[in-house]
Amino acid sequence: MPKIDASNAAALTTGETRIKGAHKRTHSRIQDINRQKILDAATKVFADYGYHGATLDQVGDAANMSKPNLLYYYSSKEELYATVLERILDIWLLPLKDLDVTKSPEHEIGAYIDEKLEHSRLYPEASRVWSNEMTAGAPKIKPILETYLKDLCKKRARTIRTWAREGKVADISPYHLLFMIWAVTQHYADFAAQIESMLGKSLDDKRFFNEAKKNVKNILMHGFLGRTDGKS
Amino acid sequence: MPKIDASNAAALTTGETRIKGAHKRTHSRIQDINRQKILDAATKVFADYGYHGATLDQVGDAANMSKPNLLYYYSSKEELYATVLERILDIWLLPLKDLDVTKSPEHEIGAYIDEKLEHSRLYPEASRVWSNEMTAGAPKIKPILETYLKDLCKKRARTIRTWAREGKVADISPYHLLFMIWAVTQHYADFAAQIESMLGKSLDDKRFFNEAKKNVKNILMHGFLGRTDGKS
Amino acid sequence: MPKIDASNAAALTTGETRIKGAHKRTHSRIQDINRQKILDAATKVFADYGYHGATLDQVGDAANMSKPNLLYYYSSKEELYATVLERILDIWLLPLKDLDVTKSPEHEIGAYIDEKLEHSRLYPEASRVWSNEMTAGAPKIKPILETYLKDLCKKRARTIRTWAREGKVADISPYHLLFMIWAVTQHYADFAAQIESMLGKSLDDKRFFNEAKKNVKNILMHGFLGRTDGKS
Amino acid sequence: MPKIDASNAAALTTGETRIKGAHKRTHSRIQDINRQKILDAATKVFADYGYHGATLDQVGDAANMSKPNLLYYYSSKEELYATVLERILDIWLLPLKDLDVTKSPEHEIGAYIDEKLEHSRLYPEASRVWSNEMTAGAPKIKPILETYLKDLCKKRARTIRTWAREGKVADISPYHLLFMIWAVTQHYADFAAQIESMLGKSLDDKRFFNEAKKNVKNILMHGFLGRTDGKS
DNA sequence: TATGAATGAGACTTCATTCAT
DNA sequence: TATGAATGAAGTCTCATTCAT
Repeated sequence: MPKIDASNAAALTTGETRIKGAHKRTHSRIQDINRQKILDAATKVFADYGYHGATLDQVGDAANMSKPNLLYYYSSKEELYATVLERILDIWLLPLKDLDVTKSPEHEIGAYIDEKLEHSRLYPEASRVWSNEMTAGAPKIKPILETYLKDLCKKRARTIRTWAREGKVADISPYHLLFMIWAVTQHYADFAAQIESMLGKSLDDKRFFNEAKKNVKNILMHGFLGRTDGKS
Repeated sequence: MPKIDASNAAALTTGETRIKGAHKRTHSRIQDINRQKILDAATKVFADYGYHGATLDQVGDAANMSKPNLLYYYSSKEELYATVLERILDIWLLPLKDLDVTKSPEHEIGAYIDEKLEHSRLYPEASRVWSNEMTAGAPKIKPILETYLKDLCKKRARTIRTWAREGKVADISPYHLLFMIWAVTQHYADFAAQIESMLGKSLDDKRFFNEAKKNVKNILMHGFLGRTDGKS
Repeated sequence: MPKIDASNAAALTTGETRIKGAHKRTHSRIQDINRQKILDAATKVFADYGYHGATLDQVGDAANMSKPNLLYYYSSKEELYATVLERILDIWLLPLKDLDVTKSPEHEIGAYIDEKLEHSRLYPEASRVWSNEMTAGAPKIKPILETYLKDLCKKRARTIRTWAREGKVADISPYHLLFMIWAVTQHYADFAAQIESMLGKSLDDKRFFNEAKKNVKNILMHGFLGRTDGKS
Repeated sequence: MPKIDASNAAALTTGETRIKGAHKRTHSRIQDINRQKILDAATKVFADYGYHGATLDQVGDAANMSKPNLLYYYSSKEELYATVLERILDIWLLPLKDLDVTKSPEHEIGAYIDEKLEHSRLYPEASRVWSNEMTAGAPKIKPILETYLKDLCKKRARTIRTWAREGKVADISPYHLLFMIWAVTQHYADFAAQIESMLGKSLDDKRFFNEAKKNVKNILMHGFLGRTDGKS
């Protein structure tokens, strides 16, 4: 099973592939289009059925493409999944990449929460694929988690700790704060079925997410800042 | 696909089966033992590989039992899964069943968070099976969610709203509070792989969970109570 | 596959078993009763589903008996089937055993047709099991066919030929006459589904069989006797 | 279990499929060839072992084809069987479709018997598959029997009755005449094992069938025409 | 680039049979 | 005599993958 190529996780910024066996990007126009179509389709299917439950036929159908043709672009189910995960990782990491220690924690953390929630709203399938991978013990992506993501988090934690030293935030564990933010923001994508069942309505609309955002930020920021009101 | 029998979800308290096709409980000694062995094994395997990825061979191995014998107790993979889900639902619901409006919200919600975290610590596999089911859109358990669980939550939300009217808690949406509690507490089981990768240590030990508990409660209670300190 | 023990087909008249592996009869009261129950049940089930389609569970259910207990009486499915076939053979052969050359062919053949049709009416399942066995190429019963039944038919054919020499019947092949009688009389049991579909009514009642009898005898006897009317 | 689509049994003449789930005919060369190979092989195997006794492995072997490839053409054993039955039905019905009331009954019925016997000689496996289906109670083909075949027979019966009114044939039940013809002609295919055992020779050769034909026609025509000699 | 045809591995499930009581 | 529990063999069917065009 091709796992993450931990050795050069930094390749992220260069756009190179970080998961072994992921197809190199070539530059024919139609190829790029088809690759995108396939990845989009695969993300949906993997989200709905999990790695094992998804079939290449389903992906092919969703991508309007024959199964052999699909395998022309990604030479195995495994590789396709790896590429999907990789793309999701990019989305996942993006907002985490720039916490500015010189700005106010309210703003920075608030913006981060906003972005994560926005991602959950816009790419719920991606979040669910990620969730599945984590729940299964991250069999594929663990190497990246343990290197690149770990380092990134360490830096962010340092930023938060700096804010704490400066008295700008409450004295809480930066890691657990991050975990809570992730948990809460992704929950709205991953557990959509549960939430929709509770509320009796679909999560599709923006208004719901705005309400969620308000509440989530309100609670998290209170706790985070150690103050009553995230705005004051 | 046997789905939840929503019609008599109230059967919960009586211990009756709520998922169609779930095997009736008979009372032979060896049967009870074997059923437990199988359910335990199946929970582990479903947690690690998901419904589709799990094979009856794996479950059989984990339960030290031949595959046909396993099917002697649960007549299909599907029924086995349904029974596993049902048992998890019981665990899941247990702590939610008694929020006492006459007691203080700190105590009640605090205890709820404690219990949920304790469940995540003790039964992480159960949580992960649940997570998988939700992520996949709750294909099996949705009927229960939409009836029994929904009603239960409505009652709890009412309790929280009562506290709010009495000025005991901040003015936040009771539902989103519940969602956040769920998200956060289960995260420590469902995303254990991610957390462990970040922290570089295993979540098995009690100390880690105590630290998580402290932080989670601190943040949530701040936000929830609208005050700086969950204890004051 | 236990086949017919051709060596001592004559054992028929002694009531001994002629199919290898068929259980010896012992003489406990309850045993005899259970054996009959099982054979009756098995005949029905084999008739409806064929040898391969029938399951011991079905036979057990039909005989109100657990599967292992059933196997206590007949130690394998094969043996059970062999015993069923053997019992059917007795029924099958019975009317053929006494064509009296000194009596009139009308009477003798007429009586034979009557008896065969009566058998079809009373024991259609037996006929269908037999039909299945023949259609499949008589894998089990062929040895008996080729010895005992063949000899028996040879004798009957001789009788018919004697009648022909005496000018009592038309000059037709005795064998083909026998084949036709078998074909026609058994057809009402074996192809009941087809006949019932054509006529839109069930064959259960005696009246239908009487009508069939009249027509069948009318046609066969005409042809057989070379005369217009089976009664003259 | 896909059953016959009784609603449009008339589709017969158009060559459309009449059994639900039977594969649509596409028109690739290799597909047609393979479908024929499979149907031929399946007919043989179903004839020898019955629906339940036949295995896809056997069919695959007989068709020189891997089992999964076989399922590429017919997506289940059931569908394959349905298609086999459908094809047999066509053969079965063919000679029944044109009894000409304006011609002599000797000629028409005689020709019908000839054709049926010829079918038994040429396609004995088809006849045996049909026999098995009937013996089992026609679980699959009953809907067609009860509609299309029933109507067809009604018309033929009317023709025969017309002949009777015109004094051209004896006063016998047209239905029972048809049943007898079917019974007798198919017997030579379905009970070949029994007949061969009696005669000690194989039915393969044409001479035997000619003898059978002579006798069968002799007897049936005598009875049918109410005269001594089918030719006068 | 695209796809119809083909297949080996492996999944779930059934079932005759055995074991133990 | 009777039956709950257990299993190996085998059957149907799925699916990732390859072949050939």
